[in-house]
Amino acid sequence: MSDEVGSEEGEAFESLDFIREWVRNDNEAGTYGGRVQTRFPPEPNGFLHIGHAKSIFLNFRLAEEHGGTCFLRFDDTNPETEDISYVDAIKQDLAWLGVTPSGPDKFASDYFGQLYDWAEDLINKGLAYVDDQDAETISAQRGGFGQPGVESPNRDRPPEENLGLFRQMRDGAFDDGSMALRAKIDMQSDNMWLRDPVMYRIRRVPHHRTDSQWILYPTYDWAHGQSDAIEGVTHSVCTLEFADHRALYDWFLDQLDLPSDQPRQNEFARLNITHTVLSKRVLRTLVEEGHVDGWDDARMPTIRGLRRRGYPAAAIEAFVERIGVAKTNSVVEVELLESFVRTHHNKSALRRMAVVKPLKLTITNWPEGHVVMVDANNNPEDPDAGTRQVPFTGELWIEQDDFKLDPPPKYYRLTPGREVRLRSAFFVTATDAVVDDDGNVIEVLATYDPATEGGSSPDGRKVKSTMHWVSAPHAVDATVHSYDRLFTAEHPGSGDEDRQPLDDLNPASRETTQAKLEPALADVAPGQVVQFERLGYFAADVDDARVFHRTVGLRDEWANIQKRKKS
RNA sequence: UCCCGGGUAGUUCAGUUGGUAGAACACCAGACUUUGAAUCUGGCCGUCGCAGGUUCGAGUCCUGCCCCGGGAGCCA
Repeated sequence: MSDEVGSEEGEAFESLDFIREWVRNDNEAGTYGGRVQTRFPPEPNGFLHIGHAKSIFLNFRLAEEHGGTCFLRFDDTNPETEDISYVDAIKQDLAWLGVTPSGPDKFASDYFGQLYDWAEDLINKGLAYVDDQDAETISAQRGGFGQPGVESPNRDRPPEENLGLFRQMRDGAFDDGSMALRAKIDMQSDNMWLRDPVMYRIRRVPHHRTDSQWILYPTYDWAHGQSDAIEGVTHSVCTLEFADHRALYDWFLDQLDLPSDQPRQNEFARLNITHTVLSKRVLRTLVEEGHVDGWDDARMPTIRGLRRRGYPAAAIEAFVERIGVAKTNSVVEVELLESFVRTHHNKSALRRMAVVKPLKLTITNWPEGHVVMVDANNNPEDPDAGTRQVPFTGELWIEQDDFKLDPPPKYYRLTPGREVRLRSAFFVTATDAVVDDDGNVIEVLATYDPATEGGSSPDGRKVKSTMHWVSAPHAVDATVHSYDRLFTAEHPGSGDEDRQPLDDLNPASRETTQAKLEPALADVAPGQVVQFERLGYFAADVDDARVFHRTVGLRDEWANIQKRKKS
């Protein structure tokens, strides 16, 4: 045990990711006097998904590892898309993930006053100017890749005039979009973000926190680094698409009289997962076009969706820690995530029997009306989980897939003449089957061996297969949703130039059946995850415990055998 | 076209001051098994993007090239 811990520590020390190494180096060099402060800065305009979880655990654990602090800050600089409901949802999701901000939540909007004052400072220093050209003109003047921009005719407006105009902008003298405050940097820069970026725009839109106090709203670039500095952030970690903004982040900070050490930005690659889309735009379309039931549909990669699906926060964290953080653009296989979910539930989930696609099995030599209570293990992985009593009768439900009139090769399950074990109960031998007009098996007839009670034969006879079952007179009804990938393609929307992720939507991503459950399953709490033996892990719905979602199936050797045969 | 990032097993990542490549997941096989699960054991897979150069020796250093991702919102 102690050896294991020791080697884990050694390993962790040797394989720090580049972000952790960056922070550690700063610490050793005393850059921030041993202080580490990070932040998770979502814009409250949507729901968190598993991609955010990567950033969340990185930021929060990074701070913890150094005894530092990490705040939740809402980057609420664009009132047009934001809403207070998202603020609440994000806080709930964060709490569910199990991270706790170091103090009260922060909002970029809390700094609108300070940001405004700093903007006036830049104007006075001749480093910012009011441009009364429209957005289209400004964009055109910005130039292109490899072509320099052209300077705005307003670029050399004297500071006093800029200051007057800026105050008038603030006080409502101009129309929305008619004027902007721009930083005066370098229209020739190779970095587009340095070609006099916009700092303020006029928007007469009420803000979810400041209401109509402001009509002037700072852009992301003008707000972000300054918010970091105000809060005392030391290491500002974001995703790769902001790499080009770093020069601007630094430029702004360089011009100001900061209340603390200057924070620095570093970027890592965002998370991509096969058969999954993490684009907010596409996710929104899925919801709006009704391809899923909502943001919290169990097929959604949102935190709320994963929770409904039965993915535990601890497994999500283990997953994001395992994939690590790098600058390499990468696509992780969903199977890796699923394996963490299985590993987690395998240790703790109670084992229960449930028949998801029921087929009637009648034991012809069973004494009429007789009920036997059999003892069944609650979790072979956990000796403390104990056992439970399960009623067994001559009228049972078994899985449709567990009986074949005409079995394929290597099929171990029930078929006429074959004896199998009904888990924890008896050996049974199929004798006959009732078939309907379409050739579908609607009932299996079998005999049982009374000497095999408990599931083993005194003569040492072996069976090839053990199957789950539910006593029909005792069965509890439930609705079970079994899920397949939401997108059939490994990389949705890739391939053809104009192929869209939605083109790869799986029309059969959810199969809903009416299941038969053993009586103990009536006691499952909403949100609880149990293992339906031989089928997988299933989560009782968070709102209705009579509805189950298949979290993830068990590894399925039989399915692999069939798949191999096909190809 | 210009700038910034990347390119190591199927996938994600390690590879310490240069000494001819590792882990996890996936896959395959065996053992065990009252879940075709779990567990245990073993195995497979690499022209370290390409080509040159420096060196006794390069995934690691140098040069050139190729490929992939991001960047021209008054979005974040």
